Amino acid sequence: MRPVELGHRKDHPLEMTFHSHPYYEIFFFHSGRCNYVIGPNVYSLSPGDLILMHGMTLHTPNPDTRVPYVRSMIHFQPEFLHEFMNRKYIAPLLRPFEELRNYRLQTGARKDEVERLLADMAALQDSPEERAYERFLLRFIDLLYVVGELCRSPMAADAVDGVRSEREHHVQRVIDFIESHYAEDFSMEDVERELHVSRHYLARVFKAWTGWTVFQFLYQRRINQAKTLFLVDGELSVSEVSERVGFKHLSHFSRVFKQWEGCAPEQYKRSLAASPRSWRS
DNA sequence: CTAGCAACAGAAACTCATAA
DNA sequence: TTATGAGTTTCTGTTGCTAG
Repeated sequence: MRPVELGHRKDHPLEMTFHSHPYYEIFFFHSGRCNYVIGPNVYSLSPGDLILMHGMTLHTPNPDTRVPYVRSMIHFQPEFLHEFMNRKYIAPLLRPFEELRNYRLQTGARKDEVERLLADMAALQDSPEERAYERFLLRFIDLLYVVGELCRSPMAADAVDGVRSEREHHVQRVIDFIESHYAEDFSMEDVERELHVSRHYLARVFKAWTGWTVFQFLYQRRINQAKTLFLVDGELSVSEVSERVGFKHLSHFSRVFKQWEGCAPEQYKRSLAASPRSWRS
């Protein structure tokens, strides 16, 4: 797998699943309507929006299927930059990602520039010509510069977050609640008590906005945390991790983990031990 | 037209016992 | 120690309602 990859630009079923991966990601939204959940934040995206992510943050788009949904995704391994350029140029390029905040940027006047770079990258990535991938990487570095400049411009940053609808507000509050209580005993009654809104209504609004049920979201959060724990501390037992992320019964954890990850927790743990990931350092 | 609540059937999640 | 089978409990999605 190449260190930098530009993703498909058309609808892709795989991307609809809630996911996390050990890469940095740049997501650019060309057109359509889409709600996006990134870690603890929810966004209504507009064309021209660009999102920066550390891949281990849970993220999922929920596009409106009535309008064409076009976007680009770039996954990259940050350490590839070290092979490609002098150390002193690297830090500012990675800073936006390393702050570990998941940024939504509005490209505004620079939308065309970003789209041109992405189009070039798409063409070069598929090109059989000699040096095409090197030229692809140069466009990518240029894109990182543009991103860095956008981050520094206060207007583009997420600080100016437009007016939120009541529903979006509810969804955000549910996610906030999950974020702070996912490792504890969790029930919809608690959410209802905390938010003073009927659990039935919340469940419906949540599903409509995110495309996920509250519990699907909760489990993803727990499983993601479990994966992180396995990565950080290989000594932890499966039952220890199960308890720490909020499952009361190992049996339940095991089942849910397998359901989402495709393998049992113990197996996942072993696979990590077999192939240590370089990005951990 | 949107926000909100309640009830209910069916789906899924939880729990316990037990096997590997 | 971890995973799975099966019965019980809880949640989800739908329908229908009220109120602004």
